[in-house]
Amino acid sequence: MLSSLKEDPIKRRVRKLGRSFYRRPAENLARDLIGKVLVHRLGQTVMRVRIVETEAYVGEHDLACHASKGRTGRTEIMFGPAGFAYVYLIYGMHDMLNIVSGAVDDAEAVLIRAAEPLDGLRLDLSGPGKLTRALGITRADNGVDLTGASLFLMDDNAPRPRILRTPRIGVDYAGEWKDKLLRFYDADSRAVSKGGSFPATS
DNA sequence: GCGTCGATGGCA
DNA sequence: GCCATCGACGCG
Repeated sequence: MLSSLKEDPIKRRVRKLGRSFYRRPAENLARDLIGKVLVHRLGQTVMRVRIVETEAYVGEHDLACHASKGRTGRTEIMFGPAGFAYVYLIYGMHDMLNIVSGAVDDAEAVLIRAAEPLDGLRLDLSGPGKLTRALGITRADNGVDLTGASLFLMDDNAPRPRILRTPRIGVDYAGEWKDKLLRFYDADSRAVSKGGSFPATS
């Protein structure tokens, strides 16, 4: 489990991702978010993790996207500018972190499903609910500007990971949209949810 | 190792 | 009544 410091992406030169990074189709953004570093400042604590799994929700026509029910109090944030957090509660107990993408009035977002801990942290981030819980991200973070100081992303300055795609998880109700290959993950990460591409470790 | 199921609350 | 989930439980 020991990793070399010189290969640790956060020890290298990195930069915070700005608004323009997010202002593009969710499908494209979801793929590019694999390997990026998510940073959450919580009081004195700063937690950094490397994103290894995402899903794209591509707009009002996507029956798996919350915005398919139109503008509501909850989905309004997705119709706004890119680069803001959309956090909601599911199954009465799990907060889901999404990143609004695309143009204004284009209700797209990317769900952050799993990550690997950095900085020697030992956290289980292998699922969207586990990730928000471990990082202390809640609905209080809904609407937060990701170009701000408390919750943001950084470029990783690392080789591009090998990325695979599958249908999204838990959207069997979404008709033809349930089979679209809009889930992306790092083929070489063991932190991917639901076992991913790795057999159980002994 | 894998399928099934209950918890739990906001939303339309 | 739905869920963009998780973990516990039972199987053999």
